[in-house]
Amino acid sequence: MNAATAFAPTVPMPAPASFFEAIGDIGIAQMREHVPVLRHKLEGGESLYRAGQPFRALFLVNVGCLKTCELADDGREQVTGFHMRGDLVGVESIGLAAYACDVVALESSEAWELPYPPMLAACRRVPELQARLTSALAGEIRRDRLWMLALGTLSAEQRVAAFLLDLAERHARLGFSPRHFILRMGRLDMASFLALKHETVSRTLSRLVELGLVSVQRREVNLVDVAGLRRLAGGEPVH
Amino acid sequence: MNAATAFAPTVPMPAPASFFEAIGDIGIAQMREHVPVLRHKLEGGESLYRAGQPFRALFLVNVGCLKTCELADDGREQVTGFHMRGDLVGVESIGLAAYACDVVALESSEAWELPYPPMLAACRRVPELQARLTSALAGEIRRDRLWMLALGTLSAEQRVAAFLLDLAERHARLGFSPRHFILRMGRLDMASFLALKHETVSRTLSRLVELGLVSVQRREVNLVDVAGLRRLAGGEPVH
DNA sequence: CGGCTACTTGAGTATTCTCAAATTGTGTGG
DNA sequence: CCACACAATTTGAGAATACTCAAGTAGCCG
Repeated sequence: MNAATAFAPTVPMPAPASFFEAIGDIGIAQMREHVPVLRHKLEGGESLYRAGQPFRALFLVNVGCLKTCELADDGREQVTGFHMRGDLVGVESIGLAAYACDVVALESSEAWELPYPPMLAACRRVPELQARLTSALAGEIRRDRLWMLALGTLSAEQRVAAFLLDLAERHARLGFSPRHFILRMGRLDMASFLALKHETVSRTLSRLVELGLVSVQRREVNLVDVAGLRRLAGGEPVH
Repeated sequence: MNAATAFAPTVPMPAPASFFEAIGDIGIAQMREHVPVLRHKLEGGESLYRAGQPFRALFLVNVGCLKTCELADDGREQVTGFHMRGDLVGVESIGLAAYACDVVALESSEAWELPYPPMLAACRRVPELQARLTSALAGEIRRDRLWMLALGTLSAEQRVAAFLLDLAERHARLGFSPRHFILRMGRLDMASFLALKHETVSRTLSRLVELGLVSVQRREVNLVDVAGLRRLAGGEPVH
């Protein structure tokens, strides 16, 4: 569980073009022509990067699931995001000398390293790429703001419902079942992200089960009543 | 209070180069050579833009103070930021056809419109500009994440303290007194931003006064014991 | 000077947290 | 393969923080 960071051991390995076409906020073939891509394999618990390490690359998640942890120097920390296939990671650290947060794998995962200087050069040559990067950054801001809104205005029950619906939608977009999935994160990480305590998350999930909205066994989730969840997450209590 | 939006009436008016040099995440002279800059004057309550309006420009705040309001379609809303001289506004909407949120002036303010297509073109020609824009976006992500951390891990008292310290630091950077300043926003907006109720903010400010950390009269704030505030807020000021 | 809004303060309530214990699942060494 | 230790999760009871509802005060604009 104590992770060697991902930088040291990696082999350059050009991935099939189809991958580049298929996935990602940035995933277009042109990148491959300009940027050497390294594949990083991580076990659960290993970090892709840590706050303070020199910033050198962005990463594109290809397999698995990772979390971002925001850290304060007084020891406070919070999970501010979960990342799956196609997500671009590291954008928050652009413009800095060192990464601003930790990114840690929740399970066996694979991320592609996109060294930043070559990427910048590529963006300069290919305006399309530049636009995609900028859009990815703006999209990240919007995602963060939507969660700020959610955490600031929703009850514990509503937050958990919203979280499950968000996972469902992301799974759907990746071609997986939006109704039945496995949580990649523990209650603790989920709680941290939702600004709750893990006991509260646990209780809340139990309550959603009581209400007949979901069924939960450990990390396995079934969304039984998606419409009901939506109603709950959207403001009105379910009676 | 019901605001005509800022788009209709504006006169092109080249601002002194010194302004461009002096202010802003993006404030460099090269911008002026490529991008026509329009000045928007707003009264308190008027909006710079509203969610749903076609996205056409970013804005650089020159005078005054504005707030960003995130909106949900079920009516929930939250203030997600306050913007002062030098802040770049609108970046969250890059890549969209329409703005994603409301930006409203809290007092008489002035913002410079940077039409986006010309700005993109300028960025293409001047890599320095591009880098600045990208850095500004990344910086926005970091600011949002730091506040997510604060809202997720701090008590009401700590949040208010952190908020005051943040204002103090921003004022200092603009050359104003970090110890004595006027709040540009009402308790309601402050509460919304901090994910609290306005009564709680009010009580909390009273408590900080009791503790001898600040003195508050309506919107006038004096930071009496900055070190004490820092200790309370958890050690470090939020940027 | 009214009438309004913004702000403050009080009292009781509710949601979420804290502390604690029980339960279940997981991995490891015998 | 089982027994055990350990980590993750669930559940309970009481406490605390922040909320709701309500009333009162203070500035502000016409």
